Amino acid sequence: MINVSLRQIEVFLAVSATLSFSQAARLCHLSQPALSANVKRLEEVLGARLFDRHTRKVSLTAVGVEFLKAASSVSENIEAALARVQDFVSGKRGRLVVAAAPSMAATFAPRVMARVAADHPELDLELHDELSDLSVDLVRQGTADVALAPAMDDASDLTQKQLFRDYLGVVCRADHPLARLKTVQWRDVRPYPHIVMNRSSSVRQLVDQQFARNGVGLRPAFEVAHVGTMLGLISADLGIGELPESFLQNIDMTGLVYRRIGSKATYRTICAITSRTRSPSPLLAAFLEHCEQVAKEVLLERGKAS
Amino acid sequence: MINVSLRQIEVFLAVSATLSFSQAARLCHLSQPALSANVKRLEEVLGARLFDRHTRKVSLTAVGVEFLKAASSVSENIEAALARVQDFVSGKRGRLVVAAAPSMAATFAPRVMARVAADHPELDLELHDELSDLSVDLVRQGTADVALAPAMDDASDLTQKQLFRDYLGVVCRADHPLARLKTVQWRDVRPYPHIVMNRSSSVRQLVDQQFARNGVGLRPAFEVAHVGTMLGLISADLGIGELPESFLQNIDMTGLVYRRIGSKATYRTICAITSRTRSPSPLLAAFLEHCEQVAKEVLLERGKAS
DNA sequence: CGATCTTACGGGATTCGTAAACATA
DNA sequence: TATGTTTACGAATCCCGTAAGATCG
Repeated sequence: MINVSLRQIEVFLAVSATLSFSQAARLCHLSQPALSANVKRLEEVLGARLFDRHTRKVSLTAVGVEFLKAASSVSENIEAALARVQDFVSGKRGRLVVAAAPSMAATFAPRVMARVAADHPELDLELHDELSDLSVDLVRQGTADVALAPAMDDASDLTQKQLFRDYLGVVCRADHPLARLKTVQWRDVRPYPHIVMNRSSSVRQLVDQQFARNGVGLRPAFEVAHVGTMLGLISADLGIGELPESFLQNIDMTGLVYRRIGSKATYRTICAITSRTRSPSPLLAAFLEHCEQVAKEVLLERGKAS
Repeated sequence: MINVSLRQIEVFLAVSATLSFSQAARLCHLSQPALSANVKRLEEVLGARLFDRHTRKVSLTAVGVEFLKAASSVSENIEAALARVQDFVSGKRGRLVVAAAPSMAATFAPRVMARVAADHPELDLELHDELSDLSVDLVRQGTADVALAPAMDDASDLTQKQLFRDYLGVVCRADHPLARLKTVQWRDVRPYPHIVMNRSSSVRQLVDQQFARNGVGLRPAFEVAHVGTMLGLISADLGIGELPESFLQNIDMTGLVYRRIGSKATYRTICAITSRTRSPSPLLAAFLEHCEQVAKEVLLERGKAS
């Protein structure tokens, strides 16, 4: 292994195939003496003559015949192996594990993953939908390659690529007094009973934070685990609820309305969060590209919608 | 194939195994920066990072994991292939076809082949026993690697390694008048009925030649194909016969005697005959070595016998 | 004489090792 | 600070191409 080079094998195969040093040299894009030297070195390393050269004819020796089998096998093997790796490098093959916070798992993540899958048909995609913190943990521990989630504060070991802003708003019935306001301020929502996500949700943390910042103690009427439940309660006129608008993408909002809150709109920044310690796979790089692109499209669509 | 070198694969595997550039460098007998450069070049060629290096820890990237599979496979393959070829080069494995003229096929050839087989247990030996000319033809056409036969005249395309002299003599009954002579001359054998090999035999040609040279027309009483037949006829007192002494190696000579003929002994030179156009396989070289050695021993044994 | 392989040799690229710089726990 | 990787750079080596030489048909 230490001695014989791939070039020499390549050259040997060319000479074996053509049974001519000159033709083989042309095949290898080499001068004939250079090719000759390659064969010579290979023979020296192996300790045996591989070709019988006569002025008019080149033929394989017994050892040459044996080496031909070995060389062909090695050549095929390495070509296949490198092709496979190239597929992996170019992103044609591989495995990508995406973790997504609940609001992202419903629309944004699938949208990006669909594009990646379209570009690279043969790959192995996986989506974990977990709460924001858990999603990021998956990235930290290496189970997931990327998390789609709100920006984290403690992120020294993470790379956070900002994608778009997810504005916080309030959802209420269409016949609710708030629905008539053009712009909703924090003080406007204070009087009504609130339905909130339970404490493990990052949405809840965000909402609590905003209420605190605006000097209002939140007194929740209900704590729920799923957005559907919250909307059901709101439809039943049991209260109103604050949500980032990304949660409303695939939701039937008939009878309900959504309003952003605050004069200076409140938002969380959605990021593609990856490990800083692990270098991105080509597939991950492609995924991040698509994230950026889809994020731009999301902004455009918002512009049109408003 | 054109780009990645075996050294790079070797280096990559070392780093994969140790997960340390420094240790890997020691394994590869390389300075650490040189090894680093190798990895770097490999990564450039593949277009992807293979290792994540942090000051305290080196780990494989996703692409690295994939390349590890490929590299291992290639490494194993090439190592096995080269080992196999090395076996062949060193003569441990291979195929050797020996052609031997009748007198050689009985004793000399088996003796040499036994030694070759003892040295190299796993090889594929073949023995063709044919008349001298046919044996040489087998070498010319490439069917046999070597012929053990009397020297040929037309041998421009052959290499003839002289082994020993095969003296021509006469075989007669122990009670035959010739048996009482200390030295037998050509004129002494003339009066008796002769039993000869048929014309396709090289022995017959040699005998005819010698009779002609000594001015005696040969009038054969019998023409036979096999030496056994000739000896049977001689035992039955139906005549005498001329033979090279090599024919008598494994023969029961009770009741018979052999005498060399001529004041200046007549002989044919037994050679190991190989193709000049095909370079010898390592196995053939070993065979020729053993031929030479056994030939020397034959001479010694003759010295002891006389 | 012509086609083909080998030898000789100079130039350029590759690769190595030493030394210094750099990064992180 | 100590460990371990990268960068910088001069030197040795390897490898190629051109030109001349050798060999056989």
